[in-house]
Amino acid sequence: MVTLKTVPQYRKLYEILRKRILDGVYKEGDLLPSENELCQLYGMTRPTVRQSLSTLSNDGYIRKHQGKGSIVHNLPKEIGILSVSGTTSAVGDRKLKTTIIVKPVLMQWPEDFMFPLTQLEKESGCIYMERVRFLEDIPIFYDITFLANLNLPRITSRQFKNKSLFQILRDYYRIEIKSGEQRIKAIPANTKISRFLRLKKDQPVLHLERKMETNIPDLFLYSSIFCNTEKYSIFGRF
Amino acid sequence: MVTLKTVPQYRKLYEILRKRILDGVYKEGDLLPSENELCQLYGMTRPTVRQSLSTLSNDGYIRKHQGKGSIVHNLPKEIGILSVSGTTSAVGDRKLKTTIIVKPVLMQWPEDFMFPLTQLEKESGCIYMERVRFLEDIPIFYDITFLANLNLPRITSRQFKNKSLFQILRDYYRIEIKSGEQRIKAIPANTKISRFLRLKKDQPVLHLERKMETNIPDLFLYSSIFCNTEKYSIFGRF
DNA sequence: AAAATTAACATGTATTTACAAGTAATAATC
DNA sequence: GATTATTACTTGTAAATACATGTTAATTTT
Repeated sequence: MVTLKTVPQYRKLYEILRKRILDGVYKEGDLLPSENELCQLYGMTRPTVRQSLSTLSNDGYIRKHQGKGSIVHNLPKEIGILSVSGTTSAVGDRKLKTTIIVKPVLMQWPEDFMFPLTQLEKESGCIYMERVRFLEDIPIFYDITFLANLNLPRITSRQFKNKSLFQILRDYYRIEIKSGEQRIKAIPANTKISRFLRLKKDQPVLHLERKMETNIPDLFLYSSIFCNTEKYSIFGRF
Repeated sequence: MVTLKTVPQYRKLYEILRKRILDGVYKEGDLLPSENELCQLYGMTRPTVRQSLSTLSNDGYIRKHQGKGSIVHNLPKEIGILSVSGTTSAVGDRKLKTTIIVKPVLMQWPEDFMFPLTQLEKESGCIYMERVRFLEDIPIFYDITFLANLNLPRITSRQFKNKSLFQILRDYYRIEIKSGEQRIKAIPANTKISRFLRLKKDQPVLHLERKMETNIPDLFLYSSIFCNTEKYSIFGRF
């Protein structure tokens, strides 16, 4: 059953304010309307308004200062795959062009997988794919993705060309990435990586191993990402 | 004037629960007492308890599930300098031994500094220091730290040997790190870096450029960190 | 004119109350 | 016995209210 969940009020205000910040209506350093003003404007009570502002603050869009107000924070201008802020994926994602190296296939999990797996995951096998993502025609990310095969009909036959994986999961399966953890290393590029990222062998490459939680219990998205950080850095907030 | 700020109730409960999780009283996967039970146990109301749990959730210690309860999340076992969770600095920090390479000195900001500086920062000059941090006698971090010289009396004469910089800032100047942003790259070790981190020249090294905000307006802490990720990865949450 | 006080307004903390919605175990029904 | 409904318990959302505390600007005093 598809239950159309009602969007809570604080989420609505969050989306409104977030959009205005991203659209530049409220610019960096600007003071947002005060909590009481927002209450009046949108017909909510202060706790509700505060929940919106608290979420915006957690996601890095504003900073709150007691006595002063909520100030729009400077936003990351660089590619930010480290943060999954709010409901959307990272900044700059739309500029990324994706090439499929290995189309989604159903296979067994590799032995010595980078993260421990549950019995359920092991039994259901995994969907595997490899992609290279370009920013302005420079290969930046070489992604190897693993996903447990739990209730994902027809996923291996989907067109991944222009849509992002996150988008497909959300649109067709109502799967949202909620949070994640990652390990980061600097490693020398091996032959394979150097070929995909157009680097010399043994050149330093960023290696991210990520495990992402979804809104589906026991469904995790794993990826091993090799980054060319020659020209672009990876940006993150904390 | 030094005003002894009263610790809010929700913060107290946060610290209590956080300690129990870190001490293993509540283990990974365990269910925390329900919100109503916590209300009774600590004589608080539900919104207050919920604020504690919400902060714990934001900091990655628990996951909340509607209808089920709050579940202790798996904790990072590796070194995690990426997150400044709550009031304390990263996990494993206490195991880090620090060696001072350049004692704190007052100097001019370098030209072409890694982050843009305000006029106030430029005028006040910067406090500079270099440190190498060891984990089990292996050099892991080579830290270069920059700090604007704003109301920090006698900082250049403090003993940084065993106390962390964060601790000194908090204890003597009541400065807390609130949040930050960073750029991450993989670079080849130059001669200097390879010497401090005991690596071969041109071996891949993680380079973090960080800007941290404090509770003092206009006071930021900058650091350029080179990491040896041969043995240990850098851990992060998002 | 300069300094100290005050007032207005901002966010922070906390209580009380109510109902909605997800989860899981139990009871009732087929 | 298997399915369905009920029930109790969980967290989620929201309102109304009160007072504390930090910030700023206007006012008053010196």
